Amino acid sequence: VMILRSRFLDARRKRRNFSKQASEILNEYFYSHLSNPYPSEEAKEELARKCGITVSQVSNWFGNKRIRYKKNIGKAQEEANLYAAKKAAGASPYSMAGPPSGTTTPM
Amino acid sequence: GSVGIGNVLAVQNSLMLANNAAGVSLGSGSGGGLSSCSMSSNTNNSGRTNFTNKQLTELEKEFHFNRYLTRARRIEIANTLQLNETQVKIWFQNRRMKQKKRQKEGLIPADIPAPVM
DNA sequence: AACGCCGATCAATCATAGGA
DNA sequence: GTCCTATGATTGATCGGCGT
Repeated sequence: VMILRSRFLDARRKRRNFSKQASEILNEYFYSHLSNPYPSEEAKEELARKCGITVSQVSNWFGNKRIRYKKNIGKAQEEANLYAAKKAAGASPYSMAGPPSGTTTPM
Repeated sequence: GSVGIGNVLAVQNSLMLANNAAGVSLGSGSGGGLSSCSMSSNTNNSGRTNFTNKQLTELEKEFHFNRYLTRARRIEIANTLQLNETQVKIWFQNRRMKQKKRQKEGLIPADIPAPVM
């Protein structure tokens, strides 16, 4: 049914949500680099390794995150910002490559 | 150990190679005038073009023949499929990137935890 | 100057996962 | 079992940079 619409690209879309920790790592990076949420290739590889996912998946995650964050500015996004900022400042078990420059600049 | 790798590759590749839906032929005369011909390009409300099944099939067929297009070939295809040269060009560029990505991804993740399913 | 390609990204959409 | 939202993946199109 509607096979035409679903096309033959369904099998690959069998996705699986990332682990809670993986999401945490990604969000931590994202919110601690809000002024420039564009990880370099190396940063992506490191994130991918830490999260146990592929680099492409990291890219997808950031792509989706950026767009969806913009679509919500003024929502609970600020809340997430606090959450991440606090975490990044309080304890950083991960070595955030890059200067601790403005982490409070909204895109 | 070098056996498990091939296994994964085969799985990933086979899952996406189901692109044979209609036995359309490209080089054939342009007389393939099917029902949908009125709209020169069914673009979405946002400008994104929705390629038809036929167009995608033809494009992929051509892609397998040549990963790069010559000017002449591009024009011919654009004409046959009723697309702009730019659309054909962009489609090929995206297709090349897609293939590269797939090759890279499906290339030995080294340690696949397990065929978890 | 113009054109094509690459790499990254955008933006909309698809299909499913997870929750109420 | 049915809705609804969150989320990962796909893809046509765009942007900046580079080579011809």
